[in-house]
Amino acid sequence: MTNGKPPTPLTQSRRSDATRTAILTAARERFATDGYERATIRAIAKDASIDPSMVMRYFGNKEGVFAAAVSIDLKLPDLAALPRHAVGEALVTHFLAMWEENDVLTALLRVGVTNQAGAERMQGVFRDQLLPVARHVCPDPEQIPARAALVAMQLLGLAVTRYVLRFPPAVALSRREVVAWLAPTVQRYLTAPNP
Amino acid sequence: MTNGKPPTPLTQSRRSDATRTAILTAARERFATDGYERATIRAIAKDASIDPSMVMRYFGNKEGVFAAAVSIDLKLPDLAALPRHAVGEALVTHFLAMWEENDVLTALLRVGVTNQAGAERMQGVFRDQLLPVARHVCPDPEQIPARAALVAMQLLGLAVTRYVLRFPPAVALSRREVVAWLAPTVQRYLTAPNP
DNA sequence: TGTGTAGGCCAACAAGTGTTGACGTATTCC
DNA sequence: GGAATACGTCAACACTTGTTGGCCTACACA
Repeated sequence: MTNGKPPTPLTQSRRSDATRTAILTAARERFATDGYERATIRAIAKDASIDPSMVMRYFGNKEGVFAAAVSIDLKLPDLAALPRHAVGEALVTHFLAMWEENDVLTALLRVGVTNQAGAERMQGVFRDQLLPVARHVCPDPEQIPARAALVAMQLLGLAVTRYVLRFPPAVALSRREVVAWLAPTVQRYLTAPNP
Repeated sequence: MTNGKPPTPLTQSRRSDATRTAILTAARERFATDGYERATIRAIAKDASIDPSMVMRYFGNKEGVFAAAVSIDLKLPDLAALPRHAVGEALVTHFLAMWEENDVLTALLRVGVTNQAGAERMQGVFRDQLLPVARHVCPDPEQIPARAALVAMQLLGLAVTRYVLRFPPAVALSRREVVAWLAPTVQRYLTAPNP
């Protein structure tokens, strides 16, 4: 976590913090709607009502902006605390909520698809956040990665069709319908004894 | 299908056809690996051992190259000819095969995620190719779009995690395993009476 | 043989990119 | 007070992008 901050007293928030967060907010939005390549430093700076050079000064380079702007915490619930048959529904519901209230997920998905660094970061999210959760639910420990991957397939497919490509019928589904259809699938991928 | 061909006798293939297809092949590969923005005309031209200006002359502009290079035919099998309980497995098997032998699908997915025109083209593929197939299998006609969308979610999720983001456990799954896990899901989305 | 034309290359344009450094201004600390 | 430093702007850099027009070569047809 080395950012470009010069060593200043951290006792009180600095004046530039407002600018910083303005940049990050603008960056998140741009990355989400435009993807990595088309989200330009100039556009981000303009959205934040700031000079492009400030963006560079604060975050070093474009990759730095992206790294600082897009940090994902899925805040996955503790599935171990749930009755086993309810984990599918809990996961789908949670994902749906996260995706609808949050630009960052779309941003990361868009960038992950076009950019190698973005793809690696998504792999990190999968490894550090989804895998551990699956660990608490899967029957056979050896099958954990495969089962987590299956869950990822279903949930990312949902995100791609509904929030990125916006297939009309995928958008038209209510959240309740999505949960009703997908929860049993996720449940099966996680806990069913066999394919 | 209006391409930039000047009106020449079509009795025999023109000398330039080789160049044409070389450009299209190179373009497909570049769009697949780099996405729309980073696939430059110059790179495509270099791969085709041709001058960049030729690409423009043949296809007008970059969008023209993309339109000419990426035309998707999923070649979906006629599900109506199959026993009803076998459509899930047939679809998943077919998709898997298509995706592994074909650059174009990855290209379109990559572009669809970052580019508006690409997204619309994917919607077209969904509408013109997947929806009609679902029409022959779904019980309730009114549910056809939703069910086709659910199938798209599952299949595109597979493609994203396995071929684009390359999550290691998703790549590690054998084709047989993928079919074994996903076929029942697709089957359910298409033919189950209710969520 | 000459001439028209299709196929191809070269050089350049205008616009936009990430990035940098010099230069002001306000705030903070002594 | 003055001086150091954080904050910010401006202008420009080096480079890449899509795109264009002029020029050269080889082939077809008269």
